[in-house]
Amino acid sequence: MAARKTAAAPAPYHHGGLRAALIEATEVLLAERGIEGFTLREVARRAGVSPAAPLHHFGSAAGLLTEVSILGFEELTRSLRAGTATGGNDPARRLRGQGMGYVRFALAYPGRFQLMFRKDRLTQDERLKEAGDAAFVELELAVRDYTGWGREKPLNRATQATVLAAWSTVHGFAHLALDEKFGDQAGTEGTKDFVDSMLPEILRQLWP
Amino acid sequence: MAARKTAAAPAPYHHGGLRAALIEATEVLLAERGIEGFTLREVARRAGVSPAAPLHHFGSAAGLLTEVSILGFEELTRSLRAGTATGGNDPARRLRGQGMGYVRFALAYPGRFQLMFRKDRLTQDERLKEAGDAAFVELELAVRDYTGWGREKPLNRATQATVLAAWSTVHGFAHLALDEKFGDQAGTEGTKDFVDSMLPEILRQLWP
DNA sequence: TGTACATCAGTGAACGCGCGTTCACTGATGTAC
DNA sequence: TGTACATCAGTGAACGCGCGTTCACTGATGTAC
Repeated sequence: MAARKTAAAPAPYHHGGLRAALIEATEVLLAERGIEGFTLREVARRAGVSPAAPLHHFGSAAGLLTEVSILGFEELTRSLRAGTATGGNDPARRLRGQGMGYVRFALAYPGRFQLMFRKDRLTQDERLKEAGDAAFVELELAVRDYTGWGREKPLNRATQATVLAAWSTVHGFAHLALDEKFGDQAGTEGTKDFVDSMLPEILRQLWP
Repeated sequence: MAARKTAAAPAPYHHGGLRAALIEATEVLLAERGIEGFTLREVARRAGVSPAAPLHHFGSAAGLLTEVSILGFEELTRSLRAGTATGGNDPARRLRGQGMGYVRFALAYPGRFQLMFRKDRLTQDERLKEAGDAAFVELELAVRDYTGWGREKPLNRATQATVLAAWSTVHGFAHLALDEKFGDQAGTEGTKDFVDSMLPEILRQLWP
């Protein structure tokens, strides 16, 4: 195993892919400890660089978190699309599938998900807003198809309400699951299994 | 006005109602700055005592926050009841009224509301759990009446799903409103007015 | 009615902590000619 | 093909910060007899 390299390669002055490595380290740290456990210095430690190095690439701790958040919204959008696709051609099944995609994303990346809604840790940033809007568009389209309002016309009040209802429900469900508020309900089942079995039931009731 | 007391009364060594004053100061601070702005020292400052004084009554910062959280859940329960009552004898209107009560509480006391779901800032505490459960019972009862399942029998799966759906929706809606995610939707209306007009519509759609 | 004494409630200084960011710097790389 | 030079990427020490909590203490109150 450890043969060829006798001494640890004297870490080169230039990292090569530090920017990407810092983002990766942040995602891992968020996964391990959540947003409250994140510090810039810890990320630098994990990437093997000095505490000031990240500032070169991101300007500030909030800048790094914003970048991670943008990638999170992009991933969320993919997760929504994947969920929608499981519904085939049935608009109701597509909408419910998208809801599943939302919650699945939140449970798969809890730290990132929480970060994405923590304005106080992020910078105002046009790209962040765009990434968030892109995810929202997925939701709006799925609801437009579901209510039959069509894809072009400005939303009427009822369809707008359906959009917000759908978002609120999966958003709230995800939060409650992450806060382990379903512990009592789930009993021996465990939150994860409970979510898998209960969420489809909820979505079927609300959007049959 | 300022006549009778010539010099500031030399603050008595014993405060008298320090415990209550600390809770009050915490609630004000949470209202002003949210949970991220809370520090034990600032609360002590506002109550006019030394930074160590609060520990006498609450053991730790988390202990004080837990106490505030318990009171928050009690207030939430009252708000749910008040909302339910607006529905008269109609179970559907009662359920929707309770949903309004939930969101109204969250928007009226955003800092406290957020604290109540921030496990990392609270201690494990039986009274806290009980206060939370009491609020949940309100919800369950309203849903039992709505679905006609009755007040006694153990929940069936469908009714349980309705309970969680109702909770998720108002919880998610409250979070999104507090995170100002409705800014775009609301337009010139302002989040507050938008909530007032949109939430009833949402609740009517979901629980007619 | 007075008094000893335990207990309660608060002080104030200090500890140790790790944080984000700044600053002057140096090492490495890429580019123009 | 070589070289001057600008630019980029990272170092490492230091700054200033405010925090929660600890500790030995003192002042005030309540209680037993």
